[in-house]
Amino acid sequence: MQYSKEIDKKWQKFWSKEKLFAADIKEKKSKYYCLVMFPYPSSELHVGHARNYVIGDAVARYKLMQGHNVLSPMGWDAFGLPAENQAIKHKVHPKEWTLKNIKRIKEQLDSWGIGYDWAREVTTCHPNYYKWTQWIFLQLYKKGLAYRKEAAVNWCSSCKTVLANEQVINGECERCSTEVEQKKLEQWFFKITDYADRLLEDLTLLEEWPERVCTMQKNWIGKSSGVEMDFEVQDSSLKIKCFTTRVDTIFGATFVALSAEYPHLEELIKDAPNKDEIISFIDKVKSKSVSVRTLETFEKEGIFSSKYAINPMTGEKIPIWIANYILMEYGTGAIMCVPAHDKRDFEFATKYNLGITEVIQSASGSRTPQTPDEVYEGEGVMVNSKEFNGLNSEEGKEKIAAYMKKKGIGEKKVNFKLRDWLISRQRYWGAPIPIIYCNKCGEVPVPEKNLPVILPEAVKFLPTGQSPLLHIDKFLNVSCPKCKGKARRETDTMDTFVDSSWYYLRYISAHQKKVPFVGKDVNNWLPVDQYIGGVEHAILHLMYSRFINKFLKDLGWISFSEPFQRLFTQGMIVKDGAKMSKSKGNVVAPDYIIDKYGADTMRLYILFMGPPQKDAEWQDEGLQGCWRFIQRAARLIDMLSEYKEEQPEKELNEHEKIVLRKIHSTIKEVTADLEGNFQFNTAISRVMELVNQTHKSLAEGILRKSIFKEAVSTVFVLLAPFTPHISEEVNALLGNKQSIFRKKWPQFKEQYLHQEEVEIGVLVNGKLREKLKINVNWERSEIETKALSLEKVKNILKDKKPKNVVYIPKRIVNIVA
RNA sequence: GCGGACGUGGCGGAAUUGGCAGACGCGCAAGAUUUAGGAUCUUGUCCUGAAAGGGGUGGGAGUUCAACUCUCCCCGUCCGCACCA
Repeated sequence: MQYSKEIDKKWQKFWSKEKLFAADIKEKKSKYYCLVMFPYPSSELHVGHARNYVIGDAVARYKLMQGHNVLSPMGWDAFGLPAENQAIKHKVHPKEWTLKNIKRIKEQLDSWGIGYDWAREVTTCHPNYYKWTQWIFLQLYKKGLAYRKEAAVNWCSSCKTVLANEQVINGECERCSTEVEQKKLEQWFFKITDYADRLLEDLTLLEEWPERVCTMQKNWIGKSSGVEMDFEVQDSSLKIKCFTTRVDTIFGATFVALSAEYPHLEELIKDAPNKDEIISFIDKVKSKSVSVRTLETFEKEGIFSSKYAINPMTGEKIPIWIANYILMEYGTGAIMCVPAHDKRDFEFATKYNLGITEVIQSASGSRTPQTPDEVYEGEGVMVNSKEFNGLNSEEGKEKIAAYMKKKGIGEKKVNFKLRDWLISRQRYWGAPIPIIYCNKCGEVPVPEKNLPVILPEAVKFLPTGQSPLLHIDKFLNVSCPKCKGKARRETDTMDTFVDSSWYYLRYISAHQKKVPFVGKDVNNWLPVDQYIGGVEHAILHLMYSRFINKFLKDLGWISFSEPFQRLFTQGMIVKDGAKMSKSKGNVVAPDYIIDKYGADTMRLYILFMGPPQKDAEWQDEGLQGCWRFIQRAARLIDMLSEYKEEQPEKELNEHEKIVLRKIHSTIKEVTADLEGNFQFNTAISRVMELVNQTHKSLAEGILRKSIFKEAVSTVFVLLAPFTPHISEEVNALLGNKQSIFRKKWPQFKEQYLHQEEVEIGVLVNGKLREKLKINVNWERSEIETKALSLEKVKNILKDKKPKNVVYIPKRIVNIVA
């Protein structure tokens, strides 16, 4: 038999008729929720995308064969900017474009034999989905977790539009190359910072997540504990709040630096002789977007504010500077500067001739730094710190914090890098934010019964950069839900990460009209047992989903605190050393492969090419190898059907023993590979060995038909999660009426693994010299004697007695001379 | 700069977790079969050497009977974060 694409179609039809992947949600016994990150349907899929779905399908099918009740759903992250850009460029409606892509991708997935429960398909741009995205917004709003504030956006003055970060190329607008400015706009935020501590703490629950993803999330949350304290300003009623994690260095604080956005700057500099100069400096700094400000080459600059602050511990007056390297977004926008123990402060202090006082002594006896490299930033023993001298940093931090608290100067404080989630998008193709602005009542949420706020479809797409919603009267002008007076609808739409932060819940109750999901079902089926996707979502998508999940739990809608039990992040497939992209022209399109080699060949190669969590280079020759292997394996079934059985001996012959042992060790190892971290590549290589062994044994000796048949059957059962089509075909040829996926995953039998004779390595001084066949029942002394009597060993030892002999059972004998 | 991962043949990668380095596949070479093949089947393939032997997992040290695996230093690649006070 030859494997070919015709076989694919036959079994794809069969599975869909059989409803192989239709999950029974009401039956929670041995449930297994296998979730693959749903795609953004921007164009057809290439082999890089395919890896994700092939892995997911292999897992789902494997679990199915283990008798699990498997749920493997699929959907579409269907809102987003690219659709809108396409609309403007090619005059296609985003909806039309998106649905067309969905149709195409669905065909692709089907042609690869990826099995999904399509009855649960979810599309985020459908009103029956985004109704509930809006509902979630309203719940957050009710709890005060959705709020509006001014925030800076990237603004192109020529296009009169907001730009997403990816639309800013080298600080310029991607469309017209105008330099991008900062502009403040009223924007909607989700208060994810309220959950910062829990998002951090619960990372410890995620034992089955890749370590690096947890680390990335941890860094992103960026918790740091320190002290927030007041610096009084001389000749002023102002106080400057500073946050520091190193309060033990406060005696070395020789100046204070403020961000250009610091709220009270105007007051601070009102009497400065060079006020104009200062203002122009501030304006200069502010005009630069944050992305420019954080460039590596960015030079530290500042200006003296003309005012002095009082160091609360020393009582000394220290100058207040305004500096371009202080971030308003973190801490208080003001810091105390300790040039002796902070490189950045040192750089600044040397540039502007500010004082440098050493207050921490390193173990190796540091001195006041002369160059940035000499700045000691570690912990140590406090010096020049009055009554705190001699304490180590750790104690110092505690004692000074206690002292400050007592004196009312400052208090312990925890800070996070995590910032609230900006969800407003000044875009058309997204879920409308369900808010109405009334002239009288102000900001009014759309009542739940009026959801969804439908996104109007009859709109024009012009390259103005403005949301088309601004020109739809019917959408824009509404009456206030409270007072029925004149009101205006919010025209911003939601970030697509909001859509994707809860889709895994909707799959459970995809068709519910009255609720976003049925709590009972969701609680039975979640958390997701296995989540699979790209590492590019390690931070945002996974953080937002965790946040929304926790929020819904707080509302009592769900009972679990983390949505994804186990996470697997697959590596990229690269071609010619680079990520596949149309512009580079290195995209490997699957259609051609499917047509020539069939789906199983592509699937097998994708899984065989390397460890799935690592990046891998696509090689057409590797694909050919998999094709050859499948044919080589498929040939076994022909050989079997033509096999003339001779009257078998009563006892198993050597060849039969070897094949039986190979069958069962393969079952054992493949199962272990799949139970581990999805080591598909080694699992497949082991099946290849079994095929090789079977061919070899048939050529060299006689097998009774039952063992031959068991070998063939095992090969294709073990391959079934990877190459489902050919496996079904062989399964049918072997006379089975039922799908191979209704068959139980095989169990290995210990009795066949047993080996009478094994070959061990004989080493002298740790170096392999000889091999020795031993019987497993031999005593250790017998083996040692045999090893010592080997010619080569004797030659090396001469007549001397070995100093020591180490024996590791069934592995090696190491003779120490 | 900080944090993390990694470094094994011509290539993709294995190595039971400290126990015979290079499984499996690709590529290559020789042979067989074939009208022919980019099909199939044998055999070989870490380097060096005619062989015996010697060397070998980025480099250097160390622990150990034994190190790809553990420890320290250095070099390199990739990823993430990046003036976070």
